[in-house]
Amino acid sequence: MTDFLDLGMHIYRTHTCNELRATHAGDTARLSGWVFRKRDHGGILFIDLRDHYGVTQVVVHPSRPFFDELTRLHVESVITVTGSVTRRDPETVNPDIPTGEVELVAEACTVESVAEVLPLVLAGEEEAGEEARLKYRFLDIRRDRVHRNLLLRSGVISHVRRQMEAQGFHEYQTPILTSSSPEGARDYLVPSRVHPGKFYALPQAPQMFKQLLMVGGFDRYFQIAPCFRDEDARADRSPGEFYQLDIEMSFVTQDEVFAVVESVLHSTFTRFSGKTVDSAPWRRIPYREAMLKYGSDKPDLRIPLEMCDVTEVFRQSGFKAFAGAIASGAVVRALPVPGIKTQPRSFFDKLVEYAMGLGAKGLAYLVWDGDVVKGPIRKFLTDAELGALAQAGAMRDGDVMFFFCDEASAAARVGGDIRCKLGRDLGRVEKDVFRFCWIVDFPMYERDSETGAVAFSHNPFSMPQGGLEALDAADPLSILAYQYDVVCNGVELSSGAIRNHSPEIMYKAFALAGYSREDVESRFGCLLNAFRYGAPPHGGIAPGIDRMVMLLAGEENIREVIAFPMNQKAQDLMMQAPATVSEKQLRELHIQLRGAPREAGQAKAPPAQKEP
RNA sequence: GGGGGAGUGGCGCAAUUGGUUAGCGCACCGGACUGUCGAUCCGGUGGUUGCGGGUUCGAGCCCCGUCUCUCCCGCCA
Repeated sequence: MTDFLDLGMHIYRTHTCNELRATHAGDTARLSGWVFRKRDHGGILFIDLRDHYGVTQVVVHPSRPFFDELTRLHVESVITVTGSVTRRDPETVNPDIPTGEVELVAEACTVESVAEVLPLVLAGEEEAGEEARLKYRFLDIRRDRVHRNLLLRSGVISHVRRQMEAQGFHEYQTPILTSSSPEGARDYLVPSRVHPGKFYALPQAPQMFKQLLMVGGFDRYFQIAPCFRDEDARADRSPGEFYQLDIEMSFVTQDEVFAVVESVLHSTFTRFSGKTVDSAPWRRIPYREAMLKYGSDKPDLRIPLEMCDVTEVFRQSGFKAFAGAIASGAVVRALPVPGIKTQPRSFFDKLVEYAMGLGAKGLAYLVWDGDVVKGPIRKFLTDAELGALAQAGAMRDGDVMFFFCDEASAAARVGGDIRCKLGRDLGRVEKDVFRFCWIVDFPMYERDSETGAVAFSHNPFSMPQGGLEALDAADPLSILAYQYDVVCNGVELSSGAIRNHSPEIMYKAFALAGYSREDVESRFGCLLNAFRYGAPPHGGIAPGIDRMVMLLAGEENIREVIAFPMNQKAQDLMMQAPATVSEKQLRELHIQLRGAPREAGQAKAPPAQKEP
């Protein structure tokens, strides 16, 4: 192949594997990439050569000296091929790939890297198990689907940055090694070598820093910010670490924060998907209304079903199971579902079973069939009561109404779950659409279900609606906060708030949750202190980047949009993290382990022998 | 911390529900083949059914323990 090297060509490639077209026919070209597929006809060998950009077919004739070597070469080996770009015969054109009109007829070839037999299959539809995929993630991300997801992620982040900057925001970095925060999720701790017995913490979010940037006069902050929380994973929640589009603004109202997010998210979702995206302004749903109608503070608005409260209809009714529960504080929520009276009995029986699996004591329902109402609880109700229910749910022939009777939060939880299940099972989830909404007016406080004490329901730094005076309310649970969530298709993308920038209001707000002045000073002294030297009213929000990309990619699991994710137990199976460390490292950090680590054999040095 | 599902050659799956030699596809090795694009055809190698114990004439299947993965609840201001 020295002849070709002498032509002054780049030693690896003159084009990518997605560049050659019919117009290149007759040219000499050089490509490098992975052997994606081989088709060996004995007398002729076809290789699909793949790189980041695409696939090009390489043709190898048996007269070539490298023919035998390429025949035996394993897929995913890396080669450089030089040859002439040749137009394919009309009947051999491959319309499925952009380079399908041509092929590269190999004249010279270098094997750059021989691949061993792969531990997982890359070509085709088959997907390896999670464990294998994560252990060999560097192979897994060669697969087209994951590769495209990561490109999408890159595009989304780039686009978001441009949008934020166009709106006058600036990106600032905040510390990764910081101090442990007393509220919220468990921190990841990092021991200090210089200060024996002391620890840094990784930030759960740059919350304090972005507020301090506002105090520092920067006005419009954003950051694609890494966040670290030592909490257990979910399908839509990456364990350990994730990224937020962290935003904070000075001298703003809640509506101005909404306008920024609506603009950026609408632009991003429109640009990176073909689906319909709700145009701004998005629906604002008060928290209590969301819990009543959808049984959730992250309602999936693609499902055209809504609950209503029918407690009063049942309070004095002859249906003692409900009336009795209502007398001791329960509510009754009704979910009308149009046009399902023809569903078989088994449909309803399974649903009852499902509801009981969720912790409900049962699932009552009524069927509107022509002029009559049927169902297991029909006999307990008067015509007047049935009329009231029909009116509450706008019931028509063929409709069915389900009832959830329980303490309010349990009724909402079960009803909300069944609303979503019915939406899915009945095929009534609106397709190809991103439905956004804001959940607003979150309560400032809630009652701790275990202790019964009044506790912050969300962010303790939120401004109570009505300010200082509002905190004098007789019932703290009635106080609302300038606290909001943005929700898309049933996925919570973000929480945010207008912050409490007044030390006096902070003391009082914390006092209601049982914190003394001294508690507040010691736990949040830095922020409190900053607010004593001139703090602008400010607020912000922090949409989750991973979840946005997950929605745009149409993936069910957040790992599919992260290059090197950890598994559910927060282990990196590829890098083998977390891992034991040497005794020397521990000594430098003034750390003595309480017990011998179970996999002590993997440590390079013996673990600490003494118990503390 | 709790509950559900799963673990069978390198990979993805099956095994008539306790029955004889654990099958299939891909990959791998060998052979045939000059136009395929998931090439095709012929032949072959490869398995202590996660691990340990138990029940049974007999266990991939049932029971107990244990490990691993996954989904959910708790948790995630």
